[in-house]
Amino acid sequence: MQIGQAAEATGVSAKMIRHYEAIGLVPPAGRRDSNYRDYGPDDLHRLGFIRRARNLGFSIEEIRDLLRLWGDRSRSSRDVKALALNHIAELDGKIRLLREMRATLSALAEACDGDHRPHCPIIASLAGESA
Amino acid sequence: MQIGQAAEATGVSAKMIRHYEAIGLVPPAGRRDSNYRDYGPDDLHRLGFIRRARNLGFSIEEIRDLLRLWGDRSRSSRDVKALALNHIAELDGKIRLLREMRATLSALAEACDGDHRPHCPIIASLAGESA
DNA sequence: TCTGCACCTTCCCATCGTGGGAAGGTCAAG
DNA sequence: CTTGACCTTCCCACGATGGGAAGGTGCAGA
Repeated sequence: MQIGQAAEATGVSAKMIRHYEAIGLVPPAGRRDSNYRDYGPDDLHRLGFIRRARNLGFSIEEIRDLLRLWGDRSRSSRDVKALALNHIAELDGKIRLLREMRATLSALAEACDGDHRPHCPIIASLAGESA
Repeated sequence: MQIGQAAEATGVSAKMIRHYEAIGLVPPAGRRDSNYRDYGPDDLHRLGFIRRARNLGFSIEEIRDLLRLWGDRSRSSRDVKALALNHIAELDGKIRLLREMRATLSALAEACDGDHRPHCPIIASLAGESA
């Protein structure tokens, strides 16, 4: 199976598959005589794993660890869970930041008339006016 | 006032001040005989505006629009509010995505024993096992 | 006056994940 | 034998930020 089909099948773009190979996240794909990369079921499985982990927001380095654990028969689920809880904490941090931004901005927008006049608490606040 | 003091005073790093100048977000700073950049109160005010907008998550391009509106005496607060509401929608989108990730991952982590054994629903889910 | 230190200058490179596109090779169908 | 769809490698871009090199400036103290 060539790279385009593997991309289609896994939802990972051909560009990214090559990239993941370049950074060692997936092993170098086998090659045909044409020098085209050749993918088998195991490769697709691994790419699907990566895509699902990306969809959960894991970074490439976190995924590297997850892949190592996936292939480690003597892993302990404790290690996996620790990785997951750590990532949840990262997500919580991002969510909190965004919610704070949203709350502040939303309060300013509420106070803004939104009419034809120039007066605007949003601009005033950004300009550093204490009001 | 030279760039380091302006950075200190506004909370925008000297690196970023030069960058903002390079991309035209702030006008080219005046120069002393030494070729050092020289900042006055208006410059500091503008940099503070930018920092506060960044803290609310506005992108550089959005800030470009905000700065234009700030300096436009004939602006309508409607335009500012529209920009803010649009940004709030962007924030909501990001928050929703992160919350979905968190919910999924959190459910998986709940189901994971976190002990010395290898069995782990987190890994199983990433591996595409339907469970 | 000389020296050292803290600051400034420009320039290039790195991050992270992803995409765009050029220049060229391969293969199957018409 | 041409056309078109695929593949290859290589370089560049984004957005926002930082690191660091190589060299100039300015001031304080010996």
